[in-house]
Amino acid sequence: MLEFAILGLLHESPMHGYELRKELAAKLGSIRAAISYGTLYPTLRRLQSAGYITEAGETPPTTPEVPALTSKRGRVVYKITAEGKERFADLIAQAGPETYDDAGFGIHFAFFARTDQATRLRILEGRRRKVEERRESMRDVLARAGERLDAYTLELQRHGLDACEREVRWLEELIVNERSGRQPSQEGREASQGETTRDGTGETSPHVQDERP
Amino acid sequence: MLEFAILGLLHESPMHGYELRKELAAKLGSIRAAISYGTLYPTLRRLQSAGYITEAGETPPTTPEVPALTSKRGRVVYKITAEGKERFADLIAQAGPETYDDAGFGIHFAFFARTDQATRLRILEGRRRKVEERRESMRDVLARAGERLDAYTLELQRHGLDACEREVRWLEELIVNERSGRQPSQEGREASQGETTRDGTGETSPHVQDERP
DNA sequence: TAAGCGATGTATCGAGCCGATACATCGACG
DNA sequence: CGTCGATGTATCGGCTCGATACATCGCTTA
Repeated sequence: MLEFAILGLLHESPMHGYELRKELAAKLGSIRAAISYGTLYPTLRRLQSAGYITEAGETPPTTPEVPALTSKRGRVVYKITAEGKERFADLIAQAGPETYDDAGFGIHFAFFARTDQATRLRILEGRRRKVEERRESMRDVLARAGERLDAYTLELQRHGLDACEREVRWLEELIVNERSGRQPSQEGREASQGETTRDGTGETSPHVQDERP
Repeated sequence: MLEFAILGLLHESPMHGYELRKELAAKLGSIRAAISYGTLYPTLRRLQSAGYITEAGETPPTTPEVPALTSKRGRVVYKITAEGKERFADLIAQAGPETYDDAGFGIHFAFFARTDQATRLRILEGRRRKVEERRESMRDVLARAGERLDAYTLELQRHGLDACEREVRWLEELIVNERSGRQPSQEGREASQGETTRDGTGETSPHVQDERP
């Protein structure tokens, strides 16, 4: 999973570990917490030994003289290889079942800009199917377990069900957009380019989504 | 994390592995997928060797005669011990930072019926704080990264931000309820069936929190 | 009748991932 | 002039998952 994200990021430009973590946090902030270094560095080494990425020598240090007095470690910049790009394309193409769980879907979605439309559609529909199943199962629990579960558990289920329904609607919208060849969020929303909402803290009209007059 | 959930469930009645998994799936269906056996069985053994649970001999098999011809494995029923109940209470009392991430909060919330009001409030507020932080960070990304990120990534952020805002509102509501001593979801909503609370076993009146050992 | 199938049930293994921890450099701020 | 936070690389123990294996039971169906 993380392999995919790293390849996707390095696809844009070479980076070192710390930078990767930050970019990842920004791009996937809505899905998962920042990735742990205990995951990142081993994965980088794994990818490197698999030949998907290589070390790209740091930009020439300002002083070529006095090179290694204290054997300074310095940052290690990685860049993607041709095999890495191929691997990334493969990972996009084969959408396994893990592509549809929360984390997997989020990561794939984050790299939709590098994914062809047919695959985008396939992934969106796969995700929708999965969320619908989850929703149905939760409806069942709520319907036939009014007495078995306590009030707090029920409240939790309700909140979860609500989130599911909302995500299905969101996916529906994206699918419709995708089919008609549009980019997301171009049609109804005010994009950020203008000033329109400069403050960002206040109102945040919750995600307009349908029927803008 | 799972330790907490298992102790919580066994607190209600003895169960065997398969049953635990199903109950867990029902109770936590809105938080996480069904738990893996590769997690469950090692955890059960860990809890057992720690003395928090013990094997409770299966209800006398229908045939006491012909006892063990094929050395049949049969199900292993576990029940919680006094130390286990103590441990569960401890885990409730000490709310670490992991209590506020998605999974941790969900599990704690699912057992709010066995949690005293002060702790409930503390956990709800801790969770709210965490979600608010997440929300702010996402607002930042959206505000100052209009061009750095592609349309799909932006859409993902928007959806995530929306979910955060919604959860904060949900938490606010729960906190208000909690402060006024009400049970969740009694006040505004149209319940699914007519008879308010017919509850059979748990009854979960607001300050239950412990039963006879 | 037997063959197959899905639910029930226990169990292990490799690999991914996390949190804690350690260590080192650098600019800023008091 | 010290120390604090950001930058930066790295390891370790332990939890968790998905895949896999195996066995029993009751039901349908050829």
